[in-house]
Amino acid sequence: MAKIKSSKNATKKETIVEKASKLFFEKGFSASSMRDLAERVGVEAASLYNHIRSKEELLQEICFKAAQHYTENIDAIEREDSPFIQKIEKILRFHIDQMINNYEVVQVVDRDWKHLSEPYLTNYHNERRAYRKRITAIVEEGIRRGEVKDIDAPTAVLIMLHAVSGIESWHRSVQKISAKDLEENILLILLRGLGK
Amino acid sequence: MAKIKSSKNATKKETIVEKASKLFFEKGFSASSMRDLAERVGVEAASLYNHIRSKEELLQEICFKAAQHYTENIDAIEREDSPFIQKIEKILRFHIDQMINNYEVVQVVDRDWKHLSEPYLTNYHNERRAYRKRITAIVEEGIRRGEVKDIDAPTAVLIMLHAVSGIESWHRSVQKISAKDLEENILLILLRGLGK
DNA sequence: TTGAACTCCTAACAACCGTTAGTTTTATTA
DNA sequence: TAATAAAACTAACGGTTGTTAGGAGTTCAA
Repeated sequence: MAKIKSSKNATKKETIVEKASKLFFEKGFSASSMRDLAERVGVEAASLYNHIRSKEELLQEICFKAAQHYTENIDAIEREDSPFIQKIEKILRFHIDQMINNYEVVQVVDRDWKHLSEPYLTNYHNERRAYRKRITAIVEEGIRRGEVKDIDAPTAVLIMLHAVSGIESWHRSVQKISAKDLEENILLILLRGLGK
Repeated sequence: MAKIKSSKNATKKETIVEKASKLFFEKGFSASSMRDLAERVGVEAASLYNHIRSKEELLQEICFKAAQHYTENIDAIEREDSPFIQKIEKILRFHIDQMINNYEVVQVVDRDWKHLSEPYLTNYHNERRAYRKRITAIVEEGIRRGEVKDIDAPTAVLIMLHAVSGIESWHRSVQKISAKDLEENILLILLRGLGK
């Protein structure tokens, strides 16, 4: 009999969520079927329901776990007592790191969170907005203290957050620079600009 | 009898493609059904097939028309004899303009082009890569001439292209700055950086 | 005024969807 | 080893999917 092999000491549910992240990343949430997923897990579709409640629960799991991860990071950064430009740099470095090492999840969340149903949809949407607001506050404080250029803070935030999502292309590129170089280049561009 | 009303002098097919762009933008290609689309067009689903060949043809239409638009723009910019930092600025301004005024199409293309089937998928993928390569060449020439900071050009390009896609959030935001201010802020950040 | 070309309609197809029911096999524990 | 729980299986459900067939109403040129 086929048995779900849980590598390491991961729960079978965790294994399913992990495979789902990869599948959703490749095909998108709506275009991924439970039979697709079951095949990758090595099991019949119906068997998945011994471990999860629904397809959407997988998406919820993915979205809210990622959100928690980001929230914990900004919690720590807010607590820090360092120059605000350095806080911004740390936020960027975290986003870049996530995009390099956890990009499947990040991309699924960014692309497919809209397929959550209520009340999760509203819930997630609020969390997202709150997160952006916290970053905006940091940028604004940086401007007030003269550490950051006098720009529209919300615009700066949306650029920061979206710029790093370009790393997706980096993953696919053939001759790619090292992750470290990538990180430094992105920071250089965002903090110092393209022009000389 | 219900009749497809083609406003202005648009073909009925063009009307359908336009409605499809909006629908795909809202729900994603895979989650959009032909019955959804038919309802928005004001017609039964089967009737759509008097004007189009398949659901995917709609996506093809949307993707390749957009690609052509971008290609024409960079054709013109390459022909220009101006400083390379200015060429980069013009590319950015074009992308920003598209994202502000044609964002539904742009977002659909960016998110759903992977749902094209062969040979369109490979075709589109190549066009996309070629387009990025042309921008990279401009950035590299800018670096060589000392107009642009000495950065990894492909990294710069992926940041440029993705940063502007953050404008999506701007559309949804409540108290938004003017489109002109948005454009100037984005250019300021990308060309001069966040830091002071 | 006839006939061809269009474009709409209803009805239906086969395939696939997420999910449930009921059963059998495997793993755990006593 | 026997009893119980966990997790797999097969089969099928009701619904939706993209698309086609065939017919009826409309438009327009001859």
